[in-house]
Amino acid sequence: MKIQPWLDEQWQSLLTTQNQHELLQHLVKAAKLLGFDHCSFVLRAPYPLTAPKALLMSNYPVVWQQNYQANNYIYQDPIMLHALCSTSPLRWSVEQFKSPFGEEALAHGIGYGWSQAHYNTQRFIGVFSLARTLESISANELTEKTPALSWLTQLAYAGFYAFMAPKLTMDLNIKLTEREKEVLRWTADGKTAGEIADILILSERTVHFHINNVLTKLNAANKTAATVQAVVLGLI
Amino acid sequence: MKIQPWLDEQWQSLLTTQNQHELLQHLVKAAKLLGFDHCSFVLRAPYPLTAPKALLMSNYPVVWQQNYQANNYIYQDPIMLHALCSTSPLRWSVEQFKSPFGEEALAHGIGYGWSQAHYNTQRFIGVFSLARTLESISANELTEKTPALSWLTQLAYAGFYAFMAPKLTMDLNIKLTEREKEVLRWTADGKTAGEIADILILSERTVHFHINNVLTKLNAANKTAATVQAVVLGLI
DNA sequence: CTATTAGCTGCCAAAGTTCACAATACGTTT
DNA sequence: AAACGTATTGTGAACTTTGGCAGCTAATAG
Repeated sequence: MKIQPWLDEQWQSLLTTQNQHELLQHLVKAAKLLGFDHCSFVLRAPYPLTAPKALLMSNYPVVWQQNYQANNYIYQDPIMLHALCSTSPLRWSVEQFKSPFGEEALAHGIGYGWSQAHYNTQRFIGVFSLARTLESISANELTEKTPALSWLTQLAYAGFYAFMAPKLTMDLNIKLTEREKEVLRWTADGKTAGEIADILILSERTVHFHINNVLTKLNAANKTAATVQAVVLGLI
Repeated sequence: MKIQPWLDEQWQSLLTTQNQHELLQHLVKAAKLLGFDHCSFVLRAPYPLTAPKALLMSNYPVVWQQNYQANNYIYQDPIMLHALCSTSPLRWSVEQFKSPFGEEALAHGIGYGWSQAHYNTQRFIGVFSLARTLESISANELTEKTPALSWLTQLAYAGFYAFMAPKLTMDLNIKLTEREKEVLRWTADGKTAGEIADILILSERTVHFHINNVLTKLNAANKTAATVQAVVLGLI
């Protein structure tokens, strides 16, 4: 069991990688040491809710990567669907995936794998996967490697998030004032401007003023969008 | 390094625990094996935003637990503040915490520790901590134990969440229809009823009707509260 | 001292939401 | 066949939000 040495090494690597491609190479190396040919990382933005953006990094065959993008497989991939609701590790074999998606994956050498999701307060969902062609993952292998894989997921998340998140959201440098946050929190809890005015001992006009400033800062069409955005981005 | 055996054991224990107290006992045992006297888990609900509820489980001295609750230390505890914005593991020593909080903690035998946060899609924040009185945590110890601790955090989260979440939120059995979710997602993205009517090819009245049903189901005062609640609870 | 930023307030009109009162249709379960 | 849940649509009155106008105080950084 030579898990420990490369974990140390991985951490060091992570801290020194300059870009996402370098990071991927490090993770691929780690995957090989753990007995997997492929590794992938998907980062999915929380917003907009009707069509969340996502970015994909992997050493899967290029054709498969293009297929995946072109067919919007991200919305039917069972691994992604699991990742959307749970951070528990998932051991999978594509045989279980009946649809064309599964057959195509198999055709590109993706047979068995292990995936885990990780979230942050900004609701960015990261999914880290390890995959190989032939050998299925035994219960023993799972128990032995899970803590390492799980930790690796977090390392990958931390690294990729830093590189990829700025590309998925244009407005990470938005700062709300304390008063704006306060007003917005009450708004999120369903209070009207008049009620917030009473709570904070302000005029209704002032409450409208603060909300309006938030709308401008977040470039939101209305209170509801602004509030959801602020919640989702962890601004309040 | 006898980390592996108890990890297997822990997983088994987790699956068979009947309540949160039993689970805590298992985690305390694990903590002792890893060289820590105390362990604690805090679960913090995402809603309402203006005063989120939280539950605490630990084997800290009862007096300290009561102090913590009575003084609302959860809102100034540096560990919690870190947990609110990051899932990266935190190694701490209470010497760093200057305030009365730190002194009191020290007085109750809490000297050095390690904490990590974990989130889920429902935005429940879980913070798992290990603590001991005297010996600080060396860099070596950290690197050696971090994967295990990190995995333990996830196990603790999965277990405690199942037991504690129902106590923090009264409405986990709310089900929205597909149409309601669809309308609500567009609402969250800032569309007005009229715009949604155009998008989904409905009359404006129908959009109002669906939104109204959601307001009733979620017992929300208005669209904004309902949407935020739905987002926060992962309903859409 | 001046510029900037945060916070506060007023008015008014147009647009949007909430809440009453409804009715009709379709498919599934009982 | 009746009951239920889901989806659709209507009207009108009362309330809330949004967007334009403009002006005030207090703190603080250059």
